[in-house]
Amino acid sequence: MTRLTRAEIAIQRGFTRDLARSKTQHEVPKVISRIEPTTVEQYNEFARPEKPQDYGFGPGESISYSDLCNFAEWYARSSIGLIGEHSSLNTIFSHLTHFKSEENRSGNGTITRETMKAVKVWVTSELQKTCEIPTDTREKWHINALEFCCITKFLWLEDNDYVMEPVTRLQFSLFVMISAFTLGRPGTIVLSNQRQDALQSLCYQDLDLRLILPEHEGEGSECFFLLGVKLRNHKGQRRDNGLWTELVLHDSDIVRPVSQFITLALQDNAFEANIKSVDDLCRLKPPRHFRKRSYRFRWKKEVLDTPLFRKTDGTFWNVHFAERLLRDLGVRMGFRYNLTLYSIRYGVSNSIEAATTADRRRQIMAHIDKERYSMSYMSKRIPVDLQSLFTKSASIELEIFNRTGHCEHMDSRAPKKIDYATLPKAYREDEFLQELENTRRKLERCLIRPTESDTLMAQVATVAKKIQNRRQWVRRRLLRDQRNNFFDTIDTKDINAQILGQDVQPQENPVFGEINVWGLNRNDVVERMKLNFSGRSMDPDYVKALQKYICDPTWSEKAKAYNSTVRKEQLGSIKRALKDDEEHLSNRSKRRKRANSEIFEGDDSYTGAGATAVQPTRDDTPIPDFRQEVGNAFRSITGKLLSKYMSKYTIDHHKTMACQTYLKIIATDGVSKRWDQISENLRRQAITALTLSFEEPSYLSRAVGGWLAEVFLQDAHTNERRKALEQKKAAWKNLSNPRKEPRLRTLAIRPGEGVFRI
DNA sequence: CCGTTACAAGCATGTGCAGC
DNA sequence: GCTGCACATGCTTGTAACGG
Repeated sequence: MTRLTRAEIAIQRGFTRDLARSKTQHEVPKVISRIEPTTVEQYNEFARPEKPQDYGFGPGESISYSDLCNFAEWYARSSIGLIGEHSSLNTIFSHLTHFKSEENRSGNGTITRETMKAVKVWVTSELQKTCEIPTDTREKWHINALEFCCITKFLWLEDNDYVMEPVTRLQFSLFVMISAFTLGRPGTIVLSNQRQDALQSLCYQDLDLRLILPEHEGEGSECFFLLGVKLRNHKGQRRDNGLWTELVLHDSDIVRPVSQFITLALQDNAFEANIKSVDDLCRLKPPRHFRKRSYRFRWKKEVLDTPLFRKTDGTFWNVHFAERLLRDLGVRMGFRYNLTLYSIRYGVSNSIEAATTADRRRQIMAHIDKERYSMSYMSKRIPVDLQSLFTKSASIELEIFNRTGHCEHMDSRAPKKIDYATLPKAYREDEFLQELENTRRKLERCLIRPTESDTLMAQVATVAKKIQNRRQWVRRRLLRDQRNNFFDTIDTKDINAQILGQDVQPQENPVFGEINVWGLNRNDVVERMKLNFSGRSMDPDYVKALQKYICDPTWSEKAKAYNSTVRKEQLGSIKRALKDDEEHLSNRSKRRKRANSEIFEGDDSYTGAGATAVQPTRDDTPIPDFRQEVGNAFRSITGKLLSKYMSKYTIDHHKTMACQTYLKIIATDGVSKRWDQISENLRRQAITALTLSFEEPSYLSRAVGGWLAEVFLQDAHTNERRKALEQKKAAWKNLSNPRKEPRLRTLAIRPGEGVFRI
């Protein structure tokens, strides 16, 4: 399957230049008078380069109703959504409103409320029908108690088929517990999107570890540890904005967050007091005769601002990392749908429904808004057994409640890795990959010219990278397809097998006690977890086992050995598949023949091994499709912009998106109808100007807006303006003491300023 | 209304292994 | 020792929400 640009997809789906033109023709662009200077004072003002605010949109660029409709249509036709074949209505509205707000901030503010209303009406009444825009919401799967226990057990007991650093495993286990039992959003516990500051995640200063003396003295009343987790980075109410919540975690049964936390704290050497081992902690007891009820463990000053969740290289966890850990775990466990971070929040918030008041729930979830829970969190699969309630029979509410969870769509037999025997065929059937491999082959044999800007070697390297990426893409898609296929057919298969009297459970998964490839250390941890733990205190032996596990010096060797085995198996499987593959063999001989003949077919200067590549002249290069070029410029500049400013301050994601929206508007046929009429030089200038202007974000939307205006201007207007200006110039010469000669404002690049003007 | 965040997919790079 | 490969990992874009 060849990959297409968005514009190409739009064309494929029937969006033509004529259609775009017909949409825009009936609307005449307006001229904004204040841009065109009419008095001496205005000229003086305009002549000052230090007043960039005057360079806004040029005349004629006011964004009209039909432009917005045009954009919405192009977007709907060219975008592929997550839910349906097209982007959802929600997304289209979101782009429109973002565009409007950006235009209000940085442009002339020409989009009025009335226009927006009219556009929305048009989108819902016309566009939605013609483009079949989906309005569904995506399905939300919850993590209920059942899955939660599965996850905890699997992570420690069964997950032998995967390389995960011991510390990461411990942290991940703790992370899942903290997210579940504090109901925190992922962004409150680890770094959220585009945040770099350590304090934007859960740090040691937010953790309150206490040793508590029980209320009554007596037999069996041991001291116990509690872990208070203070969440101070709620959405919209981040640190020092006032809103915070604290929840308390404790050890019980298989769920032992406090012990896991203590292991990490000991590993970080975080205790301010002279605590070196878990045995030191066990010796402590608050003196009751001073009416002392608890000890609070203080942290060393240097770790106060340190996030609890850090990678081994010292960087902090972010949501992407945590998300991926959870998702991959879900795949290994055999869940059909992605385990996501929010599914924990959805699940736990639904389970507390009956146990607490609505106000309290709102507080825990850090919602200001009263309707938020019912709008976005409450399960649509209603977990109430109405039938039993009404007939007063025994309720099966738990079973009904569990239907909201992932576990209804789970099978541990589901494929976790691709079937390598099918891989060669999948590669061969991918047209784009074949195309790339042909290109590489030809480049290597000097059968085609390298492009103007790249050397031959560089281009071969580029193609090789593309091939690698495409292969990865093919592998991912293959796994997705194989998994979907498995889940679609497995139930019927099982049922049929059982009807025939066959056994569908021949394999037992190794649970509890089997010695795995990772050696005995994790088994020790598992052994401690097997002891059903009823007390409230943390378990020192469990902590010791964890410590031993995360400090295992032989781990990396084991990981290497494991990886080697896996690789050998893969290669063996692929080899066997290739050997059996007749089609492949015949293709190979064909390729050989073709390769031999190709050498004599090409251009004279390129034939033969070792021929040097001649740089083609400038005239050889075809003028690229502007849509692609704009797209490429847009990609590279956004990347630059982000990398440049990311380290300094948080980039406003939304602002970036708005800029993209501008560019998309430019890329639509309707807006750039003048593109074919302007000279090639001007096109190049325009592209360069775009690139330059992106280096200075404050000018960004102005610059793009200005270019949009220029492209959008009709010739008649330009001519009129030119005439008027000539007259003014003539009049200007008659004035006494003129300061500066007026000039026609045209598209011009100012490299030093990084902005071009109208 | 509009700012903020999550979820999904894609792309680029680093790493370690096997085969030559 | 070099090269190709698969995979882990990290980061970005694009879509679809959530939320004050």
